[in-house]
Amino acid sequence: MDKCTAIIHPAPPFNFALTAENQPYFRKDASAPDTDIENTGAYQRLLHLGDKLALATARPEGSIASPKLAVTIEGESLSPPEVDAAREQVARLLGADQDLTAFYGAATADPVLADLVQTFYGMHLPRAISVFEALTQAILGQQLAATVARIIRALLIETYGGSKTFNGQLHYAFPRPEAIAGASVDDLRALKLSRRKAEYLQGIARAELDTPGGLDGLERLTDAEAVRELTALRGVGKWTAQWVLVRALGRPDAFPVGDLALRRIVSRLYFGGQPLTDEQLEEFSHRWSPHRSWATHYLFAALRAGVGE
DNA sequence: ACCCAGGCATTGG
DNA sequence: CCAATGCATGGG
Repeated sequence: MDKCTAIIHPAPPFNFALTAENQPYFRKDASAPDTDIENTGAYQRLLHLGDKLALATARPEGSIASPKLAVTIEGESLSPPEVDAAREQVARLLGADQDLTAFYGAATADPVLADLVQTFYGMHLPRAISVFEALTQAILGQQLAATVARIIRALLIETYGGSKTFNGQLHYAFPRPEAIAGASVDDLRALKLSRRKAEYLQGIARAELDTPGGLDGLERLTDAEAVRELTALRGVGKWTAQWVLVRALGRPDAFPVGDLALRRIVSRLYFGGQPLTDEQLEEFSHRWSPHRSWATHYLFAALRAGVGE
């Protein structure tokens, strides 16, 4: 068993805890929360490196203004290119290369955002490993309470994700599309998924496998083109497409119109609680362009923290 | 007991 | 165009 280390230099400012708590990882512990940064002080994920599984552990060093991540990669006979690939995946998962300064500059003109930037200073926007992973996670979470979604996701990952034990702790990787496509709808229904969602997941897995180069090829398209391709998939509407633009493709100006929670928090923080329609919210959102993904991310953080309640 | 929670496609008025 | 429906679970 090899153990290698690498260093990542995130673009400052970078607050590790605020960033990593938005990125789930998968361990064998049914009741475990998505992350437990506060206990371990580290972000961990089991990664696919070709056919191998490797555990990546990222620990913060330095400060918010001068950040460093110490990344440990554990696995069987790892080659230097594999270690490098793992390091790149961790950097992507934690949004290490994102430069917040343009957004922070624009936020000074918006009192609400200016406040949130202070509160969540250095919070980057975690990215999914792939479009396939982001889509699958989005479908799983649609309409469900967060706790229910977590149970179902844990079942999916424990059933179809690769796993490996490190230091007595069993870790899971996110399932590959082959595993989902190879399951029957009834197999998936056993994981408490509805028939419809089971069908959606299979369709997405097949699209990932059947598209030359995979769905990550959407990287090359404009926002509007990518939305068109994504919404052509069954189970993927406008909301999910925007979500994927943010969480997988890293686009800075996506906006999930139709998000109930977002509508509520904007109504609370900007309109004194007066209800908004989707049309009003869409129009209002342009004040944040071209940083709407970032504005949304910080508003959701406010929502989770109970700001304005 | 009941209602809701960060949707979506489908179906029926 | 609008409303109901299925998918599951805990908390208010």
